[in-house]
Amino acid sequence: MEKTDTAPRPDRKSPSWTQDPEGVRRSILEAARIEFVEHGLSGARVDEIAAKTATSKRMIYYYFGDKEGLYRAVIEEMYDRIRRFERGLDLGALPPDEAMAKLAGFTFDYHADNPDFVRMVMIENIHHARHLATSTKIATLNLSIIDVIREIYEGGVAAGLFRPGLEALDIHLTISALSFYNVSNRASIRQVFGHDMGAPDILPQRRQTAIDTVMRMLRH
Amino acid sequence: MEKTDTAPRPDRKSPSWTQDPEGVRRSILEAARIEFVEHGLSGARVDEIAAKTATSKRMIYYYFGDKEGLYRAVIEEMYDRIRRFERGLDLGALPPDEAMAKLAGFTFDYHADNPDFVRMVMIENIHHARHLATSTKIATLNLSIIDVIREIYEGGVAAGLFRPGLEALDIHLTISALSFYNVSNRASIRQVFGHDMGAPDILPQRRQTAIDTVMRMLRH
DNA sequence: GACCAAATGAACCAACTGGTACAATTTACC
DNA sequence: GGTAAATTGTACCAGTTGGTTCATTTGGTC
Repeated sequence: MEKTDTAPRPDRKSPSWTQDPEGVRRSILEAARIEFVEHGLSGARVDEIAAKTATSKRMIYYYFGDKEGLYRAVIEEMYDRIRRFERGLDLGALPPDEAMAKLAGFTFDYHADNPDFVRMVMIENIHHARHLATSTKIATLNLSIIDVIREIYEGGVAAGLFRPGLEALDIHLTISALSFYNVSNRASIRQVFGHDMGAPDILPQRRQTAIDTVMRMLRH
Repeated sequence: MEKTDTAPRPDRKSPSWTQDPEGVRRSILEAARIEFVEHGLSGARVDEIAAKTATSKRMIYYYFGDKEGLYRAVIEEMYDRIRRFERGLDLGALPPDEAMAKLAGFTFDYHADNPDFVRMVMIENIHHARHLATSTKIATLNLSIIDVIREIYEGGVAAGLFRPGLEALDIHLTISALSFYNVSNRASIRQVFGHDMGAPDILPQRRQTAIDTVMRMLRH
């Protein structure tokens, strides 16, 4: 996302192709993300990914071993991103209630703006999070968001703003659920109820409802 | 579900097999449900469904046309069930706050008790609810749950129990989100946070939190 | 008990799909 | 400019998969 540029170094002679491992890797990962997000793990076709790529199927297997290895790489990349997002939150300076409302809003927006992430998490859950379990990268980190929430929440309780007795995880799950569901179930909601929760004239209201709901959950 | 019994009529001679269209249909549908729920539409294998069935692959195509036809039939059956559940709710006699709390609890329980339904809805959303759209059966009904909620909500507003200005759909989506998410994302939540939301010692607390959250959303 | 539509069985197949064998080319490094 | 390791291209394949062909059996009807 930051720099999509493949950066082909200036070539002296005139090689039929230029080596660019990192560029190839990124190109494959992006094509794979698009394909997996759209069709799931079993629905995705390696040949289709290869076709979307600047390079060939051969490279996919060279860099990622097999289809699942590629899928795992896509998952890891997405979790990396949301972790960076969570780390990037800077709410320390705000009073607890404002911090929590802002956190809920940010979380809602992140989901609304990244349906690919939401779909990938759905797909991974269909597979019982088997690949999350396998991944060595993902096992190591996380939980930072829970710490953030706990800190804000305890500050809020100390300040008399929030009622005591709640679990940080419970708060996080509530925020997540209210942020995730509109995106993950957008298609079926639209079919069944005729409302498109992603439409620009509906989303803001749903966003406000989500934030309000979280704040009402916390206050006395 | 009601009577699994295949009812082989008493045979006169000794036929190598007994005709039983309804039994065969049901047997196929059940096998298909299990397979689709576990592996999704593209991940499911028709041969595997056939193997789980008392009959042969031939019959699947005889009764359901093709793989997607079978999938659609499974989806329709599940939506039939939840519609029956929603219709079966009898909350009219209760005061609005109790009715709403009970509805939230029932909805939560239905999701917790029917992970197959939840997974199927996830899978269908991965496919952009394309099959819900195609299905003629599903297009005709639904919305009853929204009416139920609206009635309760307006009663609550009239009685001064609930704050005005909310949409019935918004209330339903909040209840659904809080009921759906724990089940749909159970695997990834467990991987990332180490908590199994389906565990019998955790589920009741989450249930109570969900109900509380809904009620706090409604009250003044 | 003859007849026919509905229901079922068993083997088969063409297309697809993940993955590979075999080289060829490029680049870093001396 | 020679050498080896890293990187890429091309053609190919064996197993799988959704779907079908062809023949047979069953059960109701007259």
